[in-house]
Amino acid sequence: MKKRPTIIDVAQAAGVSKSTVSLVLQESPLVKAETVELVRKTMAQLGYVYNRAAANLRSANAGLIGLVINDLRNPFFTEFATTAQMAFSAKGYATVLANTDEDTSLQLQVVGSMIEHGVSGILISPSYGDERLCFDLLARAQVPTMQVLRHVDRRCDLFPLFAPDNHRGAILATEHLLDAGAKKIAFVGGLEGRSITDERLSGYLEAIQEAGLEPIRMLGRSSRTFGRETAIDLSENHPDIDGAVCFNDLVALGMLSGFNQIGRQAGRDFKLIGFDDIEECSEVWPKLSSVSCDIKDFAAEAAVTMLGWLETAKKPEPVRRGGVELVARMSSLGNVSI
Amino acid sequence: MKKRPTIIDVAQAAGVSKSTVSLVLQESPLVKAETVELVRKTMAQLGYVYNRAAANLRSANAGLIGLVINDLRNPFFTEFATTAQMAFSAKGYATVLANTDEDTSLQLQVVGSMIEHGVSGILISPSYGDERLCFDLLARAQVPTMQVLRHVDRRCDLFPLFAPDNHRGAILATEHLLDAGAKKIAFVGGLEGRSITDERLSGYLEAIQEAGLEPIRMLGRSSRTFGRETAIDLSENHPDIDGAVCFNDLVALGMLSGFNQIGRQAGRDFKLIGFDDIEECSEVWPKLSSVSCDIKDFAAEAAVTMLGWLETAKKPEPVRRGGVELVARMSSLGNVSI
DNA sequence: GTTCAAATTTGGAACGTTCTAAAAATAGAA
DNA sequence: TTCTATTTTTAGAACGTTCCAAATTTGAAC
Repeated sequence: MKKRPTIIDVAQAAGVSKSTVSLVLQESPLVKAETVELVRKTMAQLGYVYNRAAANLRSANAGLIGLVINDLRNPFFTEFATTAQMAFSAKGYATVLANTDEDTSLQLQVVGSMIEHGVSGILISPSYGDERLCFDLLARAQVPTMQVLRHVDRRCDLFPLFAPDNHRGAILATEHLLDAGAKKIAFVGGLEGRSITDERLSGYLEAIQEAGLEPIRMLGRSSRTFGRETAIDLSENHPDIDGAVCFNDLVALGMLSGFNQIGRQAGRDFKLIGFDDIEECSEVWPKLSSVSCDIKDFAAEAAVTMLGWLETAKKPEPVRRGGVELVARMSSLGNVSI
Repeated sequence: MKKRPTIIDVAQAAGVSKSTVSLVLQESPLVKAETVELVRKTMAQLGYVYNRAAANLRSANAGLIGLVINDLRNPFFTEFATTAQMAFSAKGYATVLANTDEDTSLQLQVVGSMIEHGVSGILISPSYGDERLCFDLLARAQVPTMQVLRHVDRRCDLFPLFAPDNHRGAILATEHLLDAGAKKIAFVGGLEGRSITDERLSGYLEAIQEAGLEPIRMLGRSSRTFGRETAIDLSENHPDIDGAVCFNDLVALGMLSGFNQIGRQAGRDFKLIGFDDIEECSEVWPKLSSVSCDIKDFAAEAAVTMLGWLETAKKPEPVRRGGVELVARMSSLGNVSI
């Protein structure tokens, strides 16, 4: 088990100085083409591998970006994380990923670990709760940090926010159900006091009041199970409710399952719409209407913004909202062909 | 923008040597309790953050583990990745994650990047294809690497394999459908020539031939869409087929959607079972039977094995199979209560 | 041949840790 | 006291890069 060759070994073998080898590694235009060739060849021969830890020690760019996600099991966040990771990868950055499972103390720990590792920047979809310690740590360490998807720390001047326009999305969804003929529409799922819930709920309320109707809140966990139970409860105890704007697609998909179970069909006599437009929406039957924030584009844009911040050292605007779009499918139209 | 304090600053402020500070960082029992106290306090005061790059340069343990996943969007792999990441995190290791999207050239690139970053070990669920370059690289760099879930590089003495017992799982699934009364059972989904497909298919074939029946292969992509299309095709063109062992849960869930669409109910006149037992199986209706390899346990076990390898420098056994268990639910039983 | 500028290469000092061997402090026994 | 054994602390050399300033080579113009 002998150790890896260093640039000094390469320099020796190639008959140049270690500085030259270093310049080759950095693709500097200073060094002559033939020399580059020679050094590259020698590296390949010796099986040289670059030691970033050493480089980082000197130059303070680890080529590492942190990605902190509150719930990686939710396909919406999975899609965000993988897309962002691949965008970083394409620019030569490796991604340190951590799932915090909505646990702020875990979040504090992993963020600390990332700072130790010298990440150049952090994208965080933060856990709700006592996040102060975590963000204070980030502020002290002066690590460029963007809040994505969720709005937790209010110091957006320090930690810029980039999130979909949830308020507007919920308005679109609610108006769409009204257009589709629903008369009594509930808002299902989402826990009170969380930024996303508040934003989506407020959009729903605005549209409902605009239409002169009474809002119906059925808040709860944003899980399939909650959706399924609610669908069954709704049919049994509130048969007059004929539409639901769901907090997210998981809840809506759960409702779809519930309807299947009791033999009711969304789209025909019940207008259903989700939020996030995860892939599964177009793969179930009946296909689920949803509000899309084009999560792939969103994630790629978030990654680009972070990379821009790192390159130019210019902080992005404090609050930025990503566009949302209504995707009407069978669950709200009742039209088999869509 | 002034720079972070180092152990030298801490040492100075606390009136001890940098060696002492270093020992405190390593929680060495050598240093007196009062001194530890003093140093800790000083660190907190100065807002000291540990620089792992520097430490790594000297001691060659970056506290970083690589996780390379072929398809992070599949909930089965998501679950594996998050569980493993959290297990590593608990032991003080940060996780560098990369999704390769079944692309071997991307895989080569990210593995190279991980090696540069000095990961202590790599857990890889490899992409199918030309994986040779990637594994040769790993062999040269002498990074402890475990193949998980999938079997690609045959050099298991170099790259130990830890995967569920797919063969046995498929036997259990097939026998279960036979017990449940199915007379004509197809194997649906999975692409030929891939280790998991081969293993699961062979289990199915064995059980089918054991029962004196004719196997029916309907291989294809392992997506919901393929499952849905197959379900519809089956009902139209092969009404005699009354059971399906699916390559994985996604295919089975797709079939469930297809059945919903055409008004057929799995469990009653069609016996359906998936593989992997992802959470969604018990959240849809009808609930989906599946073969569980207890992915959380599996992932935790994989993480522990890797950590053990790193600590003891003793390579794990070349091939190890995780246990599988049949989880019978409504889609194969027709019993509403389960 | 010189000369000068431009192009290319190079030594050596960082960077912030860990580790080794040795020094210093402390405590207990004589 | 003095000595010894033990505990605690420390100086200084690594580790593998990058970066600066300076040295060397090249080549074109005289």
